Amino acid sequence: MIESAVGAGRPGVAGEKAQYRKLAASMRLEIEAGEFGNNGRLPSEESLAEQYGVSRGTVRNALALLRANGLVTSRRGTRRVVLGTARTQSFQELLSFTAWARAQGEEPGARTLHCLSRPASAAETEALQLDDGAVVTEVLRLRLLGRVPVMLERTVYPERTGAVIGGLAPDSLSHTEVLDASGAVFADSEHTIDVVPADSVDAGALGCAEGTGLLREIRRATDPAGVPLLWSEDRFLPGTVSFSVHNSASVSALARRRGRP
Amino acid sequence: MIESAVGAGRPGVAGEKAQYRKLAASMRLEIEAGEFGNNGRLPSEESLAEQYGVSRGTVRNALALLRANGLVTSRRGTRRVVLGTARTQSFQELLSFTAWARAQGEEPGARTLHCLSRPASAAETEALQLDDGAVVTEVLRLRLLGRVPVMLERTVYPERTGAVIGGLAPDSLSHTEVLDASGAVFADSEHTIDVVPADSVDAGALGCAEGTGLLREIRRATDPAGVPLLWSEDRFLPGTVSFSVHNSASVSALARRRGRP
DNA sequence: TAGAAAAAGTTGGCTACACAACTTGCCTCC
DNA sequence: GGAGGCAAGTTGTGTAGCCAACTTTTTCTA
Repeated sequence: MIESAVGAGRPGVAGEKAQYRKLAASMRLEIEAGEFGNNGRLPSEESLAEQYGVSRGTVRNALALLRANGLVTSRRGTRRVVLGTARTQSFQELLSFTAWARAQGEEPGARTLHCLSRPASAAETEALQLDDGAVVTEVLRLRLLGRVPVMLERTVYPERTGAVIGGLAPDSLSHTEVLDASGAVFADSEHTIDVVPADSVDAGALGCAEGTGLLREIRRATDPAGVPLLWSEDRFLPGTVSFSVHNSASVSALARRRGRP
Repeated sequence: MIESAVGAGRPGVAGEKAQYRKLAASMRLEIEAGEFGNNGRLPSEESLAEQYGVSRGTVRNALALLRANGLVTSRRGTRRVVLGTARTQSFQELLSFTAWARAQGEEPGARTLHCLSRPASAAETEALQLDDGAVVTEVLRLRLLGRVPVMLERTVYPERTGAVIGGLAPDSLSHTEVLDASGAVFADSEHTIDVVPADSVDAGALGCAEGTGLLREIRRATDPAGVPLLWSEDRFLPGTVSFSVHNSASVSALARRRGRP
């Protein structure tokens, strides 16, 4: 076997990732650099395997990743076609406003409007899988890009994570990063997106008229064992962000739902 | 090898699907029936393989599907955990308003406001990968649930598919189904979601005030070779639909974007 | 020359095995 | 009782090979 350009199977070196992940990252760069042209064709799995010194199975794993991210098609009988250079974001960037803003080259900001502990409502008990009578921490924060208010974030943490958040400075930026550092592991998240009219609190904080249509994102994140870590309702001013999803016939992640969640 | 309950490897029988798809469908039913309980644990891959008479690889393929749909977690060292009974939709339901409405038990409706052929704009030439000076078909339709207007759909088809659509009755329902029947194959789609204020056309058609925040979905669908089949901008009345996405740390399909697309 | 048939090339799907990395529970030892 | 370590169980990653299904190219034939 040939030692490959992406650093075959040496743990502890170069990011500690699996080979197929490194291969996927490497191929992503080539694709984004236009190596195969837009709408061009990828080399065959077999030749890629030989080129990188891995087995066809590993190449297929890597390509499945790129496929799920919408970079390439795949279809029996013919070579893979480059779909576009849709740069996808890391999972982290999706969960953390701060991480996302930085990746965009913007200065993220946060102003905590309030932060309190209280008994969980029935809905929260359900969503966070809490025991009856459990206590949650509710945080209301205004998020900024530069000095411009963009989003109002209402997050509910279960007691365990809430304790970590409760002790932070009111202008501290990323709660997600703090939780990450404290050992919490984010593994899955569910997002629901719709429009709601701004209420008086939204209007006051975001500086818009009451009734303005805000883009609402409800997110719920869980750890690898399926235990809910947070539940959040974020309301964005119109025109500040959009969400985009890639879907393929083999795997469909996006769903359209009736009415309000 | 034992002949399995899901119909092992006999093409032409029972839906013509791959084994791992049938297995996934079968397990989805079990999960949704609460066979393993909510937050319960799945049997090990090995025991599933034995139970269904397939190899572990096939079981892993099936579980990867369920994982991508957010039904189960997975994590090295411990059994898979049931996340929830998140019923996902077929790819078809996401592309076709008609199919989606029917699956919700609602009566879909459509009223064509106009349908015309014209030269493509620069943006459309880019999005649909057309040659300069190509002709597109633009269709503006009001979509209903029951008798209630819900969405205004502005779709642009390239010449080839547009020809099929142009010859339809103004009240015909699903353009997607017609295209499907005419041999077009939808394989991938890209969706962007944000909010826009209703303009005078929107307000008139949907019966809302001008400036009302509408949920906008921009979709672009391609065939297996990556050739664009349609480009559409749909504007939903607030409160009528929401979109939901599942993401996991291993594969993330959703992205947050800056400003308008 | 045009159309049909054959051949070659490519991805999808499945099996089998091996080892690595991680979690969990049990057992021992202090 | 508690802490630590050990062993078993489980999923992740990688390899190798086989055939099926499908597309594209080439070749043959009328």
